Amino acid sequence: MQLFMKPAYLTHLSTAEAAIRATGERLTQPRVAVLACLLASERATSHLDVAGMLVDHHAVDRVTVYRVLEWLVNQGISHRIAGDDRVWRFMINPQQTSAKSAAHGHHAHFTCETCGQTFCLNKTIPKVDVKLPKGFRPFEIDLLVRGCCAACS
Amino acid sequence: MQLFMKPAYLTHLSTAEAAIRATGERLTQPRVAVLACLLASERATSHLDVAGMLVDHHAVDRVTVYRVLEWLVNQGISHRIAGDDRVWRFMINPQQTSAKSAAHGHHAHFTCETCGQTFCLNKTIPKVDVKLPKGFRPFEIDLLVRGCCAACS
DNA sequence: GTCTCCATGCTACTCAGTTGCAACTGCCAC
DNA sequence: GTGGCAGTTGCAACTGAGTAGCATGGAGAC
Ligand SMILES: [Mn+2]
Ligand SMILES: [Mn+2]
Ligand SMILES: [Zn+2]
Ligand SMILES: [Zn+2]
Repeated sequence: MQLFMKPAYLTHLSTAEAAIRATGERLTQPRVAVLACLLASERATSHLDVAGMLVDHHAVDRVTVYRVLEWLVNQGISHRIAGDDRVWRFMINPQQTSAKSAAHGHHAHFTCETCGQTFCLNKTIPKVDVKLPKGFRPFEIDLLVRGCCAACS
Repeated sequence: MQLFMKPAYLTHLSTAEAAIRATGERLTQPRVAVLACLLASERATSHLDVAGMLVDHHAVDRVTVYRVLEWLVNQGISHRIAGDDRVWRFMINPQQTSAKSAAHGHHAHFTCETCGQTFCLNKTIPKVDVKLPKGFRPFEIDLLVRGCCAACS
């Protein structure tokens, strides 16, 4: 009889391994473990969250966590969002069906002002048209909804 | 004949002074000077920008700049936006006609990916409706357009 | 099994923002 | 005007996220 529950990310290790193999890049323990953490998270996850999740079974140096998270972004596997607390948080990209260069479809984010958690809103953004001053060319639009999440309501 | 141009913020000192008097709070040199800097800026301004602008004629300790900028936000005179470089930038609120508690009307921002500058888009945001999961309640929406500004095009 | 190159771990660093505290000053009462 | 006090400033020390340099280690090619 064990005293502590197994961490949830363990069930995602094989999925993570497959996704990393698919990139053609090197398969390493930290990459698998960090990606499994993101796969196990419903919400945006900081480097510190990841390091904390892994400390018991797959301890990884904090600098490596930073580097792996950045690598996952560059591979098109995850994306990062800046929070009001100056911390980057990371999430798996929604539909990896397309090629990695296709970037993940624009999607909005939701931040709960009560608990501070951030979620992806997986629906594609309804086309917003903002009037820009003369000479300004838009590339893409970030949309962040602030409010109160289901758990905090 | 003078060698250096007078800094632009000097012409805004009296406007700044009036705005601070209007709050009913204490009128101090750093508050007037920092607010004058924001009044003189078309674009989002970091605490370091402000400190740099003031160094010659109204040198202010950097911690005071931080505190005054935060105070201006609390007074409803300016607002702050987080950049991708983890730096807060500040701007005067557009229409101060209403009471300070009315918060400044929602407006979108534009960040130039080339020069890194951020501008307010003063038109009110066209009503966006995003589908939220059950139980999520929205308060407000932040909208950030990424692109290339007129000067960089 | 060996070799090579890339990834990891570790230490030391940068940089934005914060905290604690003593000294100062705006402002009100008199 | 002068005094007193609370709010504000300046300074120094600190925090916490993220980065850089470099020696060691392991993944994958052969
Ligand atoms: Mn997202
Ligand atoms: Mn703005
Ligand atoms: Zn919440
Ligand atoms: Zn530009």
